[in-house]
Amino acid sequence: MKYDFNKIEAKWQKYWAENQTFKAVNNSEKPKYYVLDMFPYPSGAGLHVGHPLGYIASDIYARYKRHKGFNVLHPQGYDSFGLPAEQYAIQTGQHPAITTAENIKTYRRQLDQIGFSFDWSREVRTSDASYYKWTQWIFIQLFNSWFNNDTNKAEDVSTLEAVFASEGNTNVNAVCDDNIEVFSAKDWNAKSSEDKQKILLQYRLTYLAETEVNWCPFFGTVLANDEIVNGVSERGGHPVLRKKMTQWSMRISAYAERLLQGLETIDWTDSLKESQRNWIGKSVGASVSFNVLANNENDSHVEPVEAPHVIDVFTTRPDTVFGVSFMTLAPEHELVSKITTPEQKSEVDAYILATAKRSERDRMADVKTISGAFTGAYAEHPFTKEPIPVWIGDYVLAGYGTGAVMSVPCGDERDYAFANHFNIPIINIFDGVDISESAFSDKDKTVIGNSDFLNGMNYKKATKRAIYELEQIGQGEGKTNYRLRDAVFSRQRYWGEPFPVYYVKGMPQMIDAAHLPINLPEVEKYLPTETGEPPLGNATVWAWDTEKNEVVSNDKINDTTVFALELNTMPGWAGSSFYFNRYMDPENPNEMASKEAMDYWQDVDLYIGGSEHATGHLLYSRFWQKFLFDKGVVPVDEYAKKLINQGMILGTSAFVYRIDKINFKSEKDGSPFGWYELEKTIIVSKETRSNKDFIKELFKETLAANNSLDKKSYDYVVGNYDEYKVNITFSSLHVKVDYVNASDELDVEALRLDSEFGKEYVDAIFIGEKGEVIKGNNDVYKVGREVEKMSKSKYNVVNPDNIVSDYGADSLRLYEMFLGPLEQYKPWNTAGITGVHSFLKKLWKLYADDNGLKVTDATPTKDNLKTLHKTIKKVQEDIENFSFNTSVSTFMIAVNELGAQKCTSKDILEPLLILISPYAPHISEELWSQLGYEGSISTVDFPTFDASHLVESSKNYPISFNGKMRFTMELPMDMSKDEIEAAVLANEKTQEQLGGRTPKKVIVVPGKIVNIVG
RNA sequence: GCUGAAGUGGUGGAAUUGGUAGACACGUUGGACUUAAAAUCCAAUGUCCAUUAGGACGUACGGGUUCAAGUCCCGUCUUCAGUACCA
Repeated sequence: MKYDFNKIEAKWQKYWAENQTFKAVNNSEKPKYYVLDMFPYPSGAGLHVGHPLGYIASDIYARYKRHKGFNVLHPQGYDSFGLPAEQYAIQTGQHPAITTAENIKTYRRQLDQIGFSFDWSREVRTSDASYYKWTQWIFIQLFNSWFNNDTNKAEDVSTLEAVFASEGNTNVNAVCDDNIEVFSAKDWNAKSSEDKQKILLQYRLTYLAETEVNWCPFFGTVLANDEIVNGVSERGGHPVLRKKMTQWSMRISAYAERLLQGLETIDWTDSLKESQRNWIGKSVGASVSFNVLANNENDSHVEPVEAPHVIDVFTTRPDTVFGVSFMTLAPEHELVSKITTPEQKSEVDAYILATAKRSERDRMADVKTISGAFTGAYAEHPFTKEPIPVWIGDYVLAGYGTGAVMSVPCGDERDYAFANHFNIPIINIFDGVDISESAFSDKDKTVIGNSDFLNGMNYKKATKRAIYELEQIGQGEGKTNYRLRDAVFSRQRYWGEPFPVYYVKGMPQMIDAAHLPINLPEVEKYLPTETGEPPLGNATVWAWDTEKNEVVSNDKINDTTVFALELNTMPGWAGSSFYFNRYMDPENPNEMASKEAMDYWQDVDLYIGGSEHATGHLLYSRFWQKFLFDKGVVPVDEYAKKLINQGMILGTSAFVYRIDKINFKSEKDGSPFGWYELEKTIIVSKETRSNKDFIKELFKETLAANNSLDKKSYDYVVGNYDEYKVNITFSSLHVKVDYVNASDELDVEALRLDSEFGKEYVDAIFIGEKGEVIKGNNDVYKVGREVEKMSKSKYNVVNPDNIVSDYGADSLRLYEMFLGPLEQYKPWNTAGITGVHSFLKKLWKLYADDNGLKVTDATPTKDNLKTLHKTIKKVQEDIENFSFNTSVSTFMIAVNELGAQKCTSKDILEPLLILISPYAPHISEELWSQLGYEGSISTVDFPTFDASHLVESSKNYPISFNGKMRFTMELPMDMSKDEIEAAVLANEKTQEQLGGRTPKKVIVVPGKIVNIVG
């Protein structure tokens, strides 16, 4: 009986599929357990070995829980809307649905061959109409809701309308747009339908508004904040501009506080929670209003006018309000044009223009340079009534707070630098602090002075008092500010969910949920229209007939009952924000999931996925869950109890080093002699790159021989080598890791023939470590190595298909786990897989040899039992701590020990199989059935640990002298402290170590160690 | 700058509460088997000194606590990740 892993794995994968072994039921006697993976976007490149890491870990856990008697839900699906399929469609004309379906097929094949215990009957695809029906449905629910600050939850818009009709909006405490008009019930009832709709839109949880968005010209679409990294797009690194557009937004800011508080209740990693906290960015302080003084040109004296402009600022330090010596507005602030004096206009305009020209990136890269301009205007200090100059400066961001700050140079580094740069006076309001060198911002040590009613107070007291005084004069109040911005929800793309929205007189209308889904229309091409509309503008059948309640041809729009549909589509995160709920009841045509299903499954017990989604998916999905909870749709307001971030598996790239240029310079005066464009590509090795002598050899043996240099130059260089400085520039070029063996040796001939690299290497000269030219098969060229992210462009991608066919899925699973801790980043090295592969072969040999099964009914020995129970204990602990790498080691030790013990006992080998089954399910199933069992091993009870088998009668004590271990001594466990001490001191080795001296002290820790202090 | 995580052989990594540092593998070297190769098996493998016996050093660096420190405390350096003029 041979371990034919390919045959065994195919057999059991077929068995699991045919018997629906891992199908979860929505009610059961067993306790429930929900293990979720972040579903993949099915890219055209397929899976590489890095992708399944988290899936393997979650699969082990799911299988373990089944052994432990749980009803396990372990689903998988596809986040199948997205940019790459659309980019591909633009290039080839191929419908993204076709590309996506093909990619999913590849993914499914690859996932199946790794032997996951997914319940595929629950598969979801976000691009399926039967799925996005519910994405659209949730959108409608959001549109029909507003956030009531009094109840701290979302409520139906109809309640808001009722309040408006009966008492206006003065008493409504809602999260809504900033500049909302105040109206009475009478006002409201007198308004036209359009006006009412406009006002309601300012309250809805998803709303249409002209907002400044991140526009990416390359993709022709807007991007969310979390899709931008360092001022460029996360995908592809394309530039991003600020642009004003009318877009759908999600009022996630309404949930800022609850998103923050909710973090306390869930078991997610600290770093991830910290990321979300930073992203939410709560700061507590006050808003303060400053009245702008009217400018009297004939007099330097200034005084307020009747209806002055008001500059609102947010500050975390209201206690320093007496230290304000100027104000700074963001250059984009709307008041700038209104308050700038004629004399300052040209300067201010020039500054605004200069700032607008600077890209976001420049602005971020250059934070040190201080720049700004004086508007000529003054504002009045709320307490001292002194005039305060109003400046603009780009260190104040339009997007944060109110886009304006009260500048307190004595207490803020940036204000300090700004004041110094422009010679603005600095007022010191801190007792006993020298601010001649820098600002003082230590809240804890603050004692306020020179500040009227705040004198002598500490930070806490002064803050409270300042807010109280501001409230008294109606020029401020306590306020909490969040960095979290509302999320733009429109994308100018084709391959996304269509909105269930049509427009009447410019106002958005929801299609009744009964008519969902609104299917994505067909278009001729996937690019924006000539008039700059999104791709859906190309659809000819894309209008809503309000009588027939169906999508009809655009040319009917002139009918009074047919209206234009929304042309934007939803962003990538829409579909992924509730999929974990849909898995609970994925085929339900009437509800997102039935109440019974959601009440049964409740929430995800274990969620595994990448940390790159910290401020995107993992925040948006928590937001939607809280909203759905408010609406009574879902039973819990946090959907994932525990979340683990798997680390990335990195690729080990292979490099060759190409000579780009050779420069010669005189050693004497540095004057250049020239440089050579090389006729042939020359590839040197990592070592020769830094070896000066090789250059000489290079010229002698290679360049001259290949006529790369003319004779004169050759003589010149080689003959007078010492007189010339030779500078060589190299390029490090990625080559395919497939052509490199375990010893880093490159298959040069294969590389030459690879058309993917063009003609680059066909005639290239390869030079080895010692400067020798690589000719035959005996010469060795070693590549350079570097650990990088796995990516196609770096030619370092390792495909799991090859690993599975060469070593088997069980080897792949074990090896991915064996590589290191789950959360850690670690490099992939295919060569190492032989270790786990030979472990599986050894495991097999424990059960069977050429003559067949060798398992017997022999009574297990004490050693057998000890090995087994020690393994049960360790593996169980490891799985529960998600320390999968150490359990693989434990299995290896167990198999090595049982092999040495020549164990054939059924009572040992059967439980061992169950232990290994979550990790290596195929081999376990096969041996389990060879042992004569019917059906799958997957639900067999996990072996019970019996501590009595681990009780030792003696201990091999390490004997230390002054903390240094010298030798060991076997002593009975039941010896008393004194007996141990006596026994150790009596030992001749002890006497030898002491050399006649008497020990000062002897430390005996029974069962652990003996330390003799001399 | 701030926040978080980490730093252990040639490599990936082990090491419960402070208690034999380097488990388990990879790689390397030597050996067995073989006509040969593959596969398999055995042995060695932190560094340095020593023929051996044995010894010294050793968990980024410098201190400290302790009978005993990879683990605890103080300081420094480095790397990775996130974030950044957040008022």
